[in-house]
Amino acid sequence: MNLSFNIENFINDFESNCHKVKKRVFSKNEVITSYIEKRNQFCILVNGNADLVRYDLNGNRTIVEHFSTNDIFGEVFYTVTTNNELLVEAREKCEVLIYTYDDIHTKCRTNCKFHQKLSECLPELILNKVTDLNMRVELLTKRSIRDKLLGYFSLLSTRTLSKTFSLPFSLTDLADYLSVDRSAMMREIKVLKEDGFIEKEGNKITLLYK
Amino acid sequence: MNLSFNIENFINDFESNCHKVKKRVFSKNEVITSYIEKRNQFCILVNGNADLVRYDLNGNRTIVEHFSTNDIFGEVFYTVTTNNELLVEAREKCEVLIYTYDDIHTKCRTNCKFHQKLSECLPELILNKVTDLNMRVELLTKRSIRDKLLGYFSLLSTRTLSKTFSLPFSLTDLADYLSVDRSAMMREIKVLKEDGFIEKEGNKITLLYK
DNA sequence: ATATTTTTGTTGCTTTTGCAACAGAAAAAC
DNA sequence: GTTTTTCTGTTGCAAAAGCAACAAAAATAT
Repeated sequence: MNLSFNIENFINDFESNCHKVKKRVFSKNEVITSYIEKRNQFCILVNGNADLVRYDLNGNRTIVEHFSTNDIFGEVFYTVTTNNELLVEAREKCEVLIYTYDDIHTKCRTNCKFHQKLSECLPELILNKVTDLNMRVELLTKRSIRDKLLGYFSLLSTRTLSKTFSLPFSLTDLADYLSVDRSAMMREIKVLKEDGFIEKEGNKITLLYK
Repeated sequence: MNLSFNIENFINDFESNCHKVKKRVFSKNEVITSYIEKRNQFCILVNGNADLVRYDLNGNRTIVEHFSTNDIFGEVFYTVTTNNELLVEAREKCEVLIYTYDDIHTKCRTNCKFHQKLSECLPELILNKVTDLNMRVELLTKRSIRDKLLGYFSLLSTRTLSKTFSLPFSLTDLADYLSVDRSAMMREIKVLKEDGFIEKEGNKITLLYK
């Protein structure tokens, strides 16, 4: 993610200077925020892991996005409608900076160091988010469960620079992330093992093809 | 899309000042660019309509993104791998600004007006792209063809502020955009008509539910 | 104006995916 | 350390989606 800024400095800067940013700590399974129209919240995950989840009318749960350290989220990135209830849930202890986006241009012309730094780094932070979202779209447009799994595994393999890697999700969550039925996904994982595409031990996957 | 900058000024500014940005015109069906690792191309669609398409090994075509006036694209937003051939194809005559992103910070400290303007507006342009991508993810995570269609129609209805709207795609392209089989999609449209959810006349759709 | 290509609409059949239900393993809570 | 909850793994059956193929309509090219 080679970001050219250090988020730790962020925290020190804003604590002495800025009253518009709040730092909050959330424990596992807590709801960090829910997306509400026109509030324009903008959040930075300083550390931890969290998911943006949606529950639809059929009771399906979807993990819309998965966030880890330095990821940004909030309704400022989302066209909120009444059809979708969106919650950001902490998967483990999370430290979060919460800010109201309002108008980045006017905010950043105050003398506050935090906003100076933010406006400087925002393009890079958002660019990072865009590439994440594009990879997500790429995965979701795959036509079969098999291709989604292989695509996701290959992504993790590339990221970790290794043929063996552990899943950052439980299998239940992975199904919700790939937007498929869990039992159908389990069946497909079994077939992938039988066909010699992958090996699986606990939550560790090894790719057997080059 | 209420952007606080005018892209027309962009064009005038850079033509007199900047040698690093090229403006090019493409005719219908021309390939505007293909995504190639490490080239870091960044493009602004000044006007026209274009699609980012992927052809997979099974011969499936996917419309990954659809671009219209003021949308931005290029491999700077994409983690390009050898598994995916990605082309941006003009749907109609398109005017495009093509720029190499390289390092936005150093570029923008020259005296070139274009880069000043660009760095100023970039967060807003990208933010717009992020909300588009999030809507796309929302659509793609719907579990059935029916829900994808209804979700997409509802989106168009919201955008046009009307229950009746025309599709910006042919039905063939719509299937590639929703990432589903065309004949299955046609069947589902028929069912939606029979069930009284929609009306369809040519490429105009009317939503019959509130 | 006519020929060619693309798009729309449809259908029968096959394959994939989803649903429901359950048992054992693992993890978390008490 | 025992209980409770969540997660994994599996299966039979039902429903949905994909595939192939074709004809008619519409759009585009010549």
